[in-house]
Amino acid sequence: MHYNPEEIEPKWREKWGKTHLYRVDNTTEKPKFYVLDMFPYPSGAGLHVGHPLGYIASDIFARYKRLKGFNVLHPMGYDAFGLPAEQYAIQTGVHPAKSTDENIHRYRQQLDQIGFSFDWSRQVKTSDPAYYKWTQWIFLKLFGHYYDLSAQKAVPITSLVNLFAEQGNAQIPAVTTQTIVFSAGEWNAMSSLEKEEVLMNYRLAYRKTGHVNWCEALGTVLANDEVKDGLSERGGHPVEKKAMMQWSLRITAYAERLLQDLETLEWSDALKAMQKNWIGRSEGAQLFFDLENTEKKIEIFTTRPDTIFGATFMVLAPEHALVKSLTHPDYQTEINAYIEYAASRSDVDRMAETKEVTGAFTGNYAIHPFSGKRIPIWIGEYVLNEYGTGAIMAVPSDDDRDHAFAQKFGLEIIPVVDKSAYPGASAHDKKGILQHSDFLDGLEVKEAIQKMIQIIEERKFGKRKVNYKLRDANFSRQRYWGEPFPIRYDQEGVPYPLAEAELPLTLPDLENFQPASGGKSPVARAEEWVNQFPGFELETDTMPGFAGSSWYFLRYMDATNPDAFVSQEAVNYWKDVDLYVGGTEHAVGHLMYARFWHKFLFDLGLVPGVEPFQKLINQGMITAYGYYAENLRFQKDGQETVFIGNAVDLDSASNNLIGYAFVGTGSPIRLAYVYDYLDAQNRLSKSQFTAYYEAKGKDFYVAGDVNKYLWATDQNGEEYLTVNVVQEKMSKSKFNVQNPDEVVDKYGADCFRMYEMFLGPIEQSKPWDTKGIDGVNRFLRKYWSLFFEGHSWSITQDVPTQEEWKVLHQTIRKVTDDIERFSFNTCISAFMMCVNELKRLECHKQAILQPLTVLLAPFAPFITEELWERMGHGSSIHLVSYPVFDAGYLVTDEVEVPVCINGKKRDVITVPANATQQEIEALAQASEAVQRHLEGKVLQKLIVVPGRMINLVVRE
RNA sequence: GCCGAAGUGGUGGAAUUGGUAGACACGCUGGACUCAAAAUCCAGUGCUAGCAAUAGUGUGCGGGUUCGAGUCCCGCCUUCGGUACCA
Repeated sequence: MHYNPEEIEPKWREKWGKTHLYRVDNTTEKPKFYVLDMFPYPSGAGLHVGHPLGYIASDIFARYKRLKGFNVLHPMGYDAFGLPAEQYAIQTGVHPAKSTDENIHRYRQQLDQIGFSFDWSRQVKTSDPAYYKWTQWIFLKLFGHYYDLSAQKAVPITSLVNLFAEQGNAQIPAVTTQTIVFSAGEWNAMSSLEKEEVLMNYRLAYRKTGHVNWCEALGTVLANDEVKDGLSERGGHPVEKKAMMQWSLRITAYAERLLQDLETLEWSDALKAMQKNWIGRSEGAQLFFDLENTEKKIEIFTTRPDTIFGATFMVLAPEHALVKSLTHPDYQTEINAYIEYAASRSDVDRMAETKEVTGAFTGNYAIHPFSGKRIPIWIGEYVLNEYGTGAIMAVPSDDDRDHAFAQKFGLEIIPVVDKSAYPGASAHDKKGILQHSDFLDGLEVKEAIQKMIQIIEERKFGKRKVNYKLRDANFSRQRYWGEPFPIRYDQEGVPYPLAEAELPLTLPDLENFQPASGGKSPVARAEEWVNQFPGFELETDTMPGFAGSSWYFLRYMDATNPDAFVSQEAVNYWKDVDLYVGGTEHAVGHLMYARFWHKFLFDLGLVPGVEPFQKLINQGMITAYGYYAENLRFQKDGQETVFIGNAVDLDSASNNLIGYAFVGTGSPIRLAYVYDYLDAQNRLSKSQFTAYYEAKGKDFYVAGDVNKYLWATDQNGEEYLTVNVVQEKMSKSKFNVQNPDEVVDKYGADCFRMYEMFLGPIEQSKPWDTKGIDGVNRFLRKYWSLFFEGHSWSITQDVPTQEEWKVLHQTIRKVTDDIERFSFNTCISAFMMCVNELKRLECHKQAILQPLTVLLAPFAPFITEELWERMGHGSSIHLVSYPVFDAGYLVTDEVEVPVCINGKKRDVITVPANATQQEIEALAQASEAVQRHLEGKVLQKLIVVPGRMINLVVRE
């Protein structure tokens, strides 16, 4: 019998599906374990080989935990709202719901093929009204709450309204953007519109006009984490700042808790650091500067209050609210021109020329709170309106940017920190002795900061303050394919939440998906839908992608519940995710929002814990080799071709590398066969390759390091192209997507699963190639062959030998330890060693092979199920118990110990396991190799590390 | 710039607490089987010298601690990821 995955895999796939083998119950005596994958966006390209990497790892772990006796929740679903489906709809007219469902269908086929143990009865789809009903419901909860600073939690907005009516807002400890103080009487006199405007400054989901990231090409605004280097993450289109009325989430209210609770999580330090940086906590002081000509004050934030005597000017962001009123009439023209200039610049422009210093003088002065000196007020784009207060005191002596500004505009520089005691310290290092600073003179920077804050508070110039880089999250998208806001506006524009009974508010059906005019969503064209509530208009923006993904893991616990987003019973049983596996690309987006929503739901008493994901593993990316040519000069059909990119693949038939060239913007043409080039010694010593350019029928000789670059020359040695090799993401637009289907078709799912694990550590990024897959394939065939003698079943009931037991239990220990530390690649090599040994021992004993098969079942579910059945079992191997390790089988009479002279290994001796220190020393010295090295030398010291090694220290 | 991760044979990688560097696999070399090929099996394979035993050398570079360093410390270099006029 030969191992034939094409036969056994479909058989079990069907059987598992029919028997609902992986269905999991919420009510059981077993301990729970929740293993979660980041659910995919179902793109048109299908799953590529990178997706399953994490899914396979988590599936192995889920299956392992199941065998260990846990009730394991291991679900899967689809993050089905999003831009690509809508962009596709704009181009083709195909409704996003339709294309999304088609893609989901394909994903499901691909996932099933690989043999994942998902409980599909719990599938979620974020674009399903039965799902997004609850996304809307949570949004309304956010809308209906504010953050109470004294209770450190979210509190219903109705209690705030009561407080306002009784005492106004002056004494209320809340996270707010409200700046105007009002009394109870003033509150009670307000119109409902005015009241709502005030409440918007408190709600956790609120509307405000702000300078947002507008992406013209996508016709929508984007959140900060959706913008990378001034370009949209999706599509790479330019992004500019635009003032718009938008929904936002007050995530900043949770900044401190999001930061503090990071400590409790088993996440990588790298990931925690990313979140910390994104939150960006900094301690300092808030300070008010009086103005010369008006009653108004400028509020600033600084982390360096000690340097205040070096503050020789102030800079406001061009968008700062006070700029207009404090500008001196004589300078109005320049200021206006500068504001216009700053507004015209996109983020990309700003980043492209960060060194250029620009700014303009307002003609007005502030009064230094300590020295009483007049200090000029400037505006400059290096001060960001969104961070801190949008205004700074500039200390050119101790801040590089302020220094550059002062130099350019000829402003005064007072050196206030003497750094002579700290050579090499840069301007922003908090080191040195204060000088020219009145009462701070002689103090160390750190002392001076503390003293200054104290004085600032005493004299009521300001107070100690903690500032965060984290901004509130923009929550509006001017797109069709997202959750509608359950909000309607009356004629005055006052927003009202829909009643719970009116949820879900479903998306209207559209035929035209082009954005509507004036930066509006296509939804605005569905007039009937917009006006379905007489006297009201519905919000036409939709929610962003992270809305549905911020709580989906809770829905899996109780996926079909029509009465609650999750029942209390279910959430109290499953609690939180024990293991979450996914890519780093969600480090600050999804993972931050999900934590925020979870804390909010915790405040409302709806979930039992404060953190959703206890342990998190980031699987590395599987990249593709990208080949980019620099100087390709060839013609095709008489036309000059443009080489815009190149993907390289292994030709499965010939095992040769194949390159593809892209001609113009059209489809790729096949460029070359690149096959192994052997040097004179017939060795592949320098990874050289020869290429043949098919389209022209001309030979090219390509050489170079395949991991870095290649170049090609023709027979005459004339250089044709230099190809730089990069590792890049797999994407449809780069023609480098490798689908798992092909691999599974050829080698089977078990082989594919094990090969992906064998590639290397799960957290590491690695390029995809199938070079080593034959090794895994051979392993599976060898393992299978242990059960057969020629064509006949050869399993015996003989009692195993000591050696056979040892091989088995060594493997049990190694594999179990390695699964626990998520080192799956070394598990595979342990299996290989085990099978190699058993093959050598010609072991066909059920007592050995049966536990080994259970051990292997999480990795290769099909082949193990098949052999399990052939061993005479009626029920599935995936429901049995994990083999128990018995250290007794590993005890040996003798151990091999290396003997080193001065740390260099010279011999390996065999000593009895129970030998004494003296006996070991004697045996070591008796060794012939040791004798030889001891000749004419003096033994100084002898170190015995029991069971490890012996080291003899020797001198001439 | 700042923060984080990494650098080991021709290749992917292993070495879990400072204790035999290169497990396991790919590739390659030689051999067996075959008319031949594939598949399979056996042997070899870090580099240098040597027929060999063996010796020297070897984990990005330069120092250090230690009986002993891929692992710890100091100073660099390179690559990747994140982030940035963040006051």
